[in-house]
Amino acid sequence: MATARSAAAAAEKRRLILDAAVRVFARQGFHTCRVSDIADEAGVAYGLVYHYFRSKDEVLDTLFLERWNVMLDAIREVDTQDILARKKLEAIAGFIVDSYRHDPDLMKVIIVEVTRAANSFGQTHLAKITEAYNLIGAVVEKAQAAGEFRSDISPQFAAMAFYGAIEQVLTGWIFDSLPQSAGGFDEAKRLIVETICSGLDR
Amino acid sequence: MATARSAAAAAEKRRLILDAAVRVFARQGFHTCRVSDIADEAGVAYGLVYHYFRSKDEVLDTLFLERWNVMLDAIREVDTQDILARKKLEAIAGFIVDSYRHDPDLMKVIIVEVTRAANSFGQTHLAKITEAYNLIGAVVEKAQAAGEFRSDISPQFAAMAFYGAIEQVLTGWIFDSLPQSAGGFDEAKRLIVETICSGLDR
DNA sequence: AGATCGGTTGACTGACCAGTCAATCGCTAG
DNA sequence: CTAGCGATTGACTGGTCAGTCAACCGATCT
Repeated sequence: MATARSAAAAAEKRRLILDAAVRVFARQGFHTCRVSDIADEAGVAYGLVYHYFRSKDEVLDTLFLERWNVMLDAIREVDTQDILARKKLEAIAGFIVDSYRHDPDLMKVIIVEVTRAANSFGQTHLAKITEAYNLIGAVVEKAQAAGEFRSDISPQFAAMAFYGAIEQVLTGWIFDSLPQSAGGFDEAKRLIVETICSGLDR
Repeated sequence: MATARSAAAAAEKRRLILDAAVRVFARQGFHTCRVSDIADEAGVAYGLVYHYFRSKDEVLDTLFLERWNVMLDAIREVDTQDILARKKLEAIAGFIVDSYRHDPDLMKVIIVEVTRAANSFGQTHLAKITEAYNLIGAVVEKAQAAGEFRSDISPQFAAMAFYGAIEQVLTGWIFDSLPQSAGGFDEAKRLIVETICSGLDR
């Protein structure tokens, strides 16, 4: 039987297509690229994309869900730790910034084509996206109950401000509105958390 | 001569099409809607859209630029005033939130189809969008020089955090991830500025 | 009344592209 | 060696839609 070997080979081919799709989506955008662009980039025939995926949409869905679920797990894991909320937010911001550092193309695709494109794809994944806000909101809420954070700012709101700040910074990097200086990644984590937790006031 | 009358009538027709386009783009999204949807919504023939606009893109461009320029002017005007930076940020956040309150469909279109869709349209308007960040950054920079804001957070960064927080809140409202409670608009302005200026720490 | 001209109409065209499918390839087992 | 089967190929189809254009309308002027 060739099942074991085939399964591994099949997974590899699937991954090959997914990785090619990331590069193509990042370069040309989901709407603007053709399925043949993905096939060409992966070095496979057009039809093979449809052997591994039901549709062009499913390719993007897969990329998004793979990464987003990893992030949700990471946030949940952080929240189980017995540390200050500020440290938790640092860890979350750090995870997201590191995701970008590790694979900027993938993060660009997720942010530009899914998270920030709530009309088309975001709608499908709205629940998943909202889950992230809720997890962050829960971190804030507990910190308020524990007296670490002030209680006159709704946790949902704080979560939006925090996540929004991160996403805007990534978007700035993605489109070169914000310089990506060397060592800027660690600096970025610090600045985001510092701003949200301590504020701009002197 | 019918020039004066025609000019007024023409401007009215053009506006009719623009307003219809806002509703259609907000409801169906720019990519998903057809030009005939806009014509139908406006109650005019398909071809007339092309009498007033060179392309479907130009309709969206026009909507974006019209509103964005008003906002840039508003920010510039605010910055000329001799008030605390916190008050300036309040005025800016207020202006944006009020824009949403006044015409949620238009703001939805601008945010979802242009600002957050930096791949397709954003690219064209990147300079205009970046201008907003820069104006906000200038407000922060001056406040740092005056000693009102701390100086260890780069103004560009602070601007991204501030604008990102606002946009995320609007996006939350647009897609019902964030409840739009009554009186929530004024509350929102306060919370955004309070969070960014004073932080979540107790 | 007739001429003129710009606003208005909507059928049509050309291009594009997601998804299908029948044919082919090449690996594995018997 | 050969049969069988799943992986792989890429030409093709059907439908969609942005943008064009020739004809039409009706207001204004002479």
